[in-house]
Amino acid sequence: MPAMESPFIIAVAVDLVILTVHDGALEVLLVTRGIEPHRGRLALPGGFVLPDEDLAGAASRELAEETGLTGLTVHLEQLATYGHPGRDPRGRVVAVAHLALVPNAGTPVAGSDAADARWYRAEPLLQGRNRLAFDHRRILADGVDRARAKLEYSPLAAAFCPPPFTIAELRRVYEAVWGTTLDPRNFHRKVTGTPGFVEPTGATTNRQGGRPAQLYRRGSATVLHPAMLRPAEAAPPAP
Amino acid sequence: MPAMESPFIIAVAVDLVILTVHDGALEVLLVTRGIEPHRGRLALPGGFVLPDEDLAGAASRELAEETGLTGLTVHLEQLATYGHPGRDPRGRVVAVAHLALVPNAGTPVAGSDAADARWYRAEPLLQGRNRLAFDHRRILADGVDRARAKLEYSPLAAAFCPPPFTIAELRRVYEAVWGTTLDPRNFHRKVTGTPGFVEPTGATTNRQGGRPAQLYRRGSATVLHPAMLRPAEAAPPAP
DNA sequence: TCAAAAGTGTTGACTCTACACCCATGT
DNA sequence: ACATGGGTGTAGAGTCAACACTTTTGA
Repeated sequence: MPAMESPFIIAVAVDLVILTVHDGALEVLLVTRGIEPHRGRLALPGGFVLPDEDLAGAASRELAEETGLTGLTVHLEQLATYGHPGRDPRGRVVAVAHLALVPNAGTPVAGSDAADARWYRAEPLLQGRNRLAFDHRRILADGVDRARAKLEYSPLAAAFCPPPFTIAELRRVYEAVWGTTLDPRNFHRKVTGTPGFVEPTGATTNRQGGRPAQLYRRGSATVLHPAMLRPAEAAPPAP
Repeated sequence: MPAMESPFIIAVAVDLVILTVHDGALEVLLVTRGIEPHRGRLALPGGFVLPDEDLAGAASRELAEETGLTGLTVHLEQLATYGHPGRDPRGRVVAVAHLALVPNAGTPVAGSDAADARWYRAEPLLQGRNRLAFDHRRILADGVDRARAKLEYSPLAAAFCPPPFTIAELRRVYEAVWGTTLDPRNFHRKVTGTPGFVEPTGATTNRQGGRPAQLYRRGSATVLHPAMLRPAEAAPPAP
């Protein structure tokens, strides 16, 4: 800051895009706003940063308040920061959005302090005209995009599964997030053949119909080699 | 924000990681701080967000002030936000870091308002003990990581080249950023065979010694299929 | 004629998709 | 027995790294 202008003072909030997979669909945790502005609208959970808190700390505090989940099974990362001057009618608020991926089983709807926190399917919110508060639809879209992209090259899909999981459960996560179907045989080979993605627990069985499946937990890898490739979209026909 | 705490007031700054490629090395534009804190230390250029400015606007204003470059040839994207309570001794400052990739030829050292803005090689700054101001070494490291990763799956490398460029010039960008050497023959095929990466300008020649090369400009693609793969790092020998 | 840089062809190793097939359980 | 889902084998198509080889210029 060579030519130092006087700092303009701004409120900093942390907003959360909390995603899970349930019934084969990607869902997001939203609250119904009880106060103005945008009273009655759906919004991402969030809150202002406290004086002695860093951004990641504020995000995990908010996550715990909404879901009761603490850092062990969940994945939490910074997503992006939104600071358009008109985004909050109360004044200048900059929102540092974070993305959380949580297992469905670990989340008893909401252990929330918020009156009205519930899971909603992400897809209709992105497609439809249900207007979210503030610029939260854009933030949600960015969060879903990021989650979709990260499944390709990171082992994050496992963050959606309660810890001992089967390969088929993991596959259903990919299918839900990407909206595709994947060949179970090839998927199995790819996952078990990628070093550090999953580790067998030894404990083997679990009933879901049919032959019992092996149980796995997350491996130690942080990036996948080779990546899990999303099937290419069908190209539009030539004119 | 269901249970609304009173907003804690924070100053919001925009910091820039401005990268270019020069003489086969990745370089970053840094200023020498003329005032406390960290007087005399190297720092990323940056400044506070103005009342009616959004974050991208503040970033491109700062970029223009430092380099004279405006949005056409440069790439500018948000990197991450840093908000640890102790990062600035003057008080609570949250920095929204941005990453800019600029062509070397377009940057006359610095058309800057800053007394002392210069290009520095990135690698020694990341390795060595030259202490940057604030947490700017971490921000720089994150910016370089992001640039390295993005070359793989986006056509951004072209942002480092003054617009009509040859395939070999583009290859030197990859080699500088990744610190590797690439096979010129295979690189040529991969680039020209990836749809939307580069477009021939028709105008063909340019002297650099040897046979004249075709000139290209950036194509319209935003992601690359297939990706440009970085050679795998050599695994450490088994103990 | 030679050096230097641009660009093409080819080959073997690898990877991916598609699908036939076998395995282990509940009913 | 047989339906249901878990898991393995294999062949054809495609991709990639390595490198021999040709093209086009300046000196």
